[in-house]
Amino acid sequence: MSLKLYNTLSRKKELFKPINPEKVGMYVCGPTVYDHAHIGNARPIIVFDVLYRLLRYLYGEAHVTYVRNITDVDDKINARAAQEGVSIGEITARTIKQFHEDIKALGVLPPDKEPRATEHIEGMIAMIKTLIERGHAYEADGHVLFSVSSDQSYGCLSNRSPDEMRAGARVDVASYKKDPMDFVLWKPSPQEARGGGGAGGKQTSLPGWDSPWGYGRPGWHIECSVMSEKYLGKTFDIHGGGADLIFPHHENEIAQSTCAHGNAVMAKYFVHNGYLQVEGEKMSKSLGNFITIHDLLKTEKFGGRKWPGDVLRLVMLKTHYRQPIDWTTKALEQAYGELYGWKEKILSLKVSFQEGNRDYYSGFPPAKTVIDHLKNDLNTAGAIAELHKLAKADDISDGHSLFATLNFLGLASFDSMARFETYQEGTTIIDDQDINVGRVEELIDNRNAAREARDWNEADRIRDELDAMGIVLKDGPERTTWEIKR
RNA sequence: GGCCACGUGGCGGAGUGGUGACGCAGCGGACUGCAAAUCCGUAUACCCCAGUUCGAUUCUGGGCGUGGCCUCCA
Repeated sequence: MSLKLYNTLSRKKELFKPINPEKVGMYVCGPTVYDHAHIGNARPIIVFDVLYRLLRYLYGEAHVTYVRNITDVDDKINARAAQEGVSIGEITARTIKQFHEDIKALGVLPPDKEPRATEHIEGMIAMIKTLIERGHAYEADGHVLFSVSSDQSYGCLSNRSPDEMRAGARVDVASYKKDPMDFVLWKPSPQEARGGGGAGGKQTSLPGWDSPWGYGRPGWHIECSVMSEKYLGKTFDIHGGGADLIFPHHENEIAQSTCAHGNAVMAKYFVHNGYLQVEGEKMSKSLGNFITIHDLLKTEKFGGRKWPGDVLRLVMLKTHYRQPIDWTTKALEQAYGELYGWKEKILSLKVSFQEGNRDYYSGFPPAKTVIDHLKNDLNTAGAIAELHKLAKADDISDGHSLFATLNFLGLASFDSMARFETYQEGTTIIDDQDINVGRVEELIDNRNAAREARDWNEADRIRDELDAMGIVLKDGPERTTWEIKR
């Protein structure tokens, strides 16, 4: 059992001990839905999906609850709606749909709960009330602010003291704050915006809800404190997200939750994934290297081609989740070769993905060596090394094991393998490519006729023609197979 | 300026106080009309300095380098 996880709270790898092994809870901060999710957003989605799968394996599927929220009230959303001249609801609905399509291709399991901020406004108001009653928050100039000085342990997660942060502050402080560190729990929306996004009414620039402090909207952090309590309880096991959320988001969540709950610990383990860069540079719109999941899957913007979702996933898993990762074309190409090499190996071992085999393979356990690596703070790179070892095997049960392990890691499914098998002849993915299969096979027939006649010039000419189409041939002992050039 | 993370062979990337993971590329060989694929074999590393130690890439200190965070709204 002994799962070890690096806990940001202690900055150490710790033995994971669930509060209740019958009910393991994990909360992960999901996307703010104002634009396509970018590849940096994909990292926590994939990392925590692996952790979710591992927890389900260790504690049983029925005993793990994974909550990943959707932030659908945020000023970035408001700005986007105003910019496009459409309603806030239109922006969020469109973005959520796109998000789900994108991450489905990444092989992630749906979380057990996917709560939305706008559906929990009442809970937020209630928690803010409690914080005011307990002297942890105050109303000022239409805002409600959390009083950082009222929380003795503020800074425990990000390991900084409020004093240091005050000294280092570089931003002008709003005049209504008692302390520069105080952060917003509730802020006013203009009355003329009434009927806006929050209530789903006419198009306006700002959403709002009635509250004891007037018409307004919640600050960013309060939603996670409220929703995690609602679905997982006051104290739960794992809280995850990107390292960029450590401060201020998670720090503020902890402050809100512990103060609202009479000092109960919010989450026992805080787990954070590292940053992602693109070709050695920080990803930013101004640098022009901003890359979305959708761009990678469906366009040729990155590396001049489309990339299969399982390849994107493997690239993420090849680097340990806490390490920085550099997103490069080269890394994608290499992962492509590795992943499809494994898949070809599985088929070469005569593992068949005909419908009747589905149940048999689904019951095949993942390799223990891989599980062992994952139990060591999600050492996916070590796990992948084990996959390479498995792939050296040469009997069918090893093929089953390799498939089961890839399946466990979300890198192959029965359906994707069945599709792959149908196109066997060595093809990789045809799905997203515009390949005229009939034409390809016709040319191959012509070439083989030329080879039969020992007309090597013509045979080579046809191979060059196919090469120009992006097709690579392999002359086997029985027949000629082909695949899309990688 | 404060805080944090990271620095391994041509590239990616684990790990460890003492037998130099793993993959890709490279090189040699088998196979092949030629290729591709596949198979076998193989060289190359632990940012710098000092300390602890019988011994450090692994621990400690310093330096250098890279990246990140330093409060909603702007």
